[in-house]
Amino acid sequence: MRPTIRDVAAMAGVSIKTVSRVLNNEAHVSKGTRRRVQEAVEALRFRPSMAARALARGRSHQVALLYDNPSPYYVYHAQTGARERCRELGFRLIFQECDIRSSEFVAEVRALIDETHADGLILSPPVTDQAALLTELKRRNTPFVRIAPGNNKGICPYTYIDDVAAATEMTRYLAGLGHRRIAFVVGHAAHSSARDRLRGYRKGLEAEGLAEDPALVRQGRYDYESGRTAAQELLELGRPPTAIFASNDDMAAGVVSAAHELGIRIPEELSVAGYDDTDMARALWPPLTTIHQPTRALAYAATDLLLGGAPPATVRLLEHRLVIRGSTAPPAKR
Amino acid sequence: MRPTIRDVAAMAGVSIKTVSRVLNNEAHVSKGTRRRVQEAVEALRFRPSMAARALARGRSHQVALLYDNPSPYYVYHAQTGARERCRELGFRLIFQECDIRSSEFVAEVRALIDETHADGLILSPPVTDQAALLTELKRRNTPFVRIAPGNNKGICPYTYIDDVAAATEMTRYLAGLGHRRIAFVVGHAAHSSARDRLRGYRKGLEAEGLAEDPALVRQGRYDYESGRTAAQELLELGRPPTAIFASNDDMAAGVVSAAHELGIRIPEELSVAGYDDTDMARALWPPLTTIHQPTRALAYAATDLLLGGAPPATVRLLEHRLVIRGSTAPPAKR
DNA sequence: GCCCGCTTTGACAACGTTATCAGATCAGTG
DNA sequence: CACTGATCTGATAACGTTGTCAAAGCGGGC
Repeated sequence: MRPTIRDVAAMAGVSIKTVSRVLNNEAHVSKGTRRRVQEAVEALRFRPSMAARALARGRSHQVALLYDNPSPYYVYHAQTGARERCRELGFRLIFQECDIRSSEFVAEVRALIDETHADGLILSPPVTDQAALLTELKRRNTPFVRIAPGNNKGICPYTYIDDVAAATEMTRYLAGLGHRRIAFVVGHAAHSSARDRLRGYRKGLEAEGLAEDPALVRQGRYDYESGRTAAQELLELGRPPTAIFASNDDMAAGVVSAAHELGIRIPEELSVAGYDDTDMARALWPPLTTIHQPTRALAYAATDLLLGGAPPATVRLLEHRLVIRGSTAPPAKR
Repeated sequence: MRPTIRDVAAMAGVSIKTVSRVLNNEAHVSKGTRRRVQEAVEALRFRPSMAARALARGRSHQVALLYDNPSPYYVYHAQTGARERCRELGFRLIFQECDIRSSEFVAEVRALIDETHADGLILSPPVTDQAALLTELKRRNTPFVRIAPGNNKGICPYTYIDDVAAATEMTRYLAGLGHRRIAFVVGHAAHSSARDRLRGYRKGLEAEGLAEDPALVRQGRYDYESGRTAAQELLELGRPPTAIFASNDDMAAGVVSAAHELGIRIPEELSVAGYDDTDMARALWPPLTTIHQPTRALAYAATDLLLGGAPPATVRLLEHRLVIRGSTAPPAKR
């Protein structure tokens, strides 16, 4: 039997309102009373009903994290970070998948908010860039924050890493090893990070005085298969690249497979770089040189901004890190 | 402004009770009235408050999935399966991490139930085998189901795959290729699956008339590092194995790395098998021979049992599948 | 025309909290 | 010894739904 606040009140010999005061740490409760109530709470193992609370105060002490991302790794870590900050602040996290391509997308999010009384939203890529949703949230005055937005910045607080700088860094690192023909596999078009990473690649080439060869830039979809296909095409070129920079680790794994399959040794004959530093980067052979993206910290910080009531202009830039492992080396001499 | 049931009632010209009837699809509402109410609901985009519902009926229409598993892949798929069945049945899923080693473990779960009014629980490994929790849930009369339990079966419905049979199958497959020295890397001790898979390995050896060599059985922890360490030790033996069966894919990835590092070719000089068929199994080179475990379906079916009110003795056995890829081959002739 | 039972409807009290406001208690002050 | 203001406490009304129960409407059989 679930104990209620009435049971606590009865046991402590006070009114339910006084119990409520103790639970919410309000002032104006005498020391003795507070102690008696706390003892009763302990004894009965009483836990207030979130439903009743949500109804009584306007706010539910719940926030929702929205995602539409097929990567278990990304989703898991984003969730963990958001959940952690929620727990610290006494909030509960609603972890909600959605479908940005559905015609009902905005309606479904609206339904979620109304049903759950969510106090705020955290948008992860690619949900973070759905203009229709942003408009609706503004209109409703629902607080929200975004992780790694690509457009409409400035309408709400957000966290991000500098994808352009990171991709530039990786490209220059490869060039610095001596590579002159560096290929690039672009990510999924729905993600703004795909554009930024491509831009970083181009800036890197330029900084190193290398001309971009359009044949070396392939469209991918941030998944294993598309990376593999891109690599197969690249490696069959008359003048194949000596390095392939895949703009996430899943695609890099595809590149590695394609190379192995063709009997091309990594890193001796081909350098491969990834991006994200997922579990897979360490598990592959050779372990992948990649950009470490602090997914968990991004979500943690975003949640912090949301619950801290940060003003719209607040921005938090987190550090990325170039992680050099065994999949990259200077090109073979000819 | 969130519309309430009163607004709908006013617009449709009926009482709030009648609106409630329409929302809950109760009988005894005339056709015309029902239509008018539905139109008002549409027009106002009304969504009933789950909090108010939970309070008014006894049940919250929420169930919680408990996990304490460091594998993003497993967690992601379990979640997806449970969420899918929940959505189909109009339930919401509370996805809750917990810490089975905490002294407050049971208290925290109890708190969760009381706070959220959760109607039931789904326990995934290794939470599924926490005897103290099972006792408490029984005592409280909270409905629950388990995924892949290893003990106390029969106290609640559960779903599982036959780990013993699957591991036997893999072992016999390797023996069938001609391997005589087949090593095994055991999983984490907190998981009953680790024991079952070891048992299956032994049954497989026996069925093939092979004696178990204790030097070929290594303890792991279901993670990359422990697989790698185990493989390093195994491959330095005077008479190394010609095949290594790691009892999950993460450990198998570690085995693959260790072999590559020592310049041992897979599958020519060493066969490697995994278990689970995670994304990683396909992404590795060579792609991993493994056992496909239908994690998503296990969670889906478990949720179905919970919400369908299945009697305690109900059990659902799902199919595993031996997936043969490039990491296994007959041993090299000497 | 009347009664019976079934369908349809609504008033009102829950559910478990918090918010509002007023009352009670208690020092300290003139 | 009142008087004042601060501190403490509790009755009661919300919050947005559903459950209970009674009443009104309606068609059919005698």
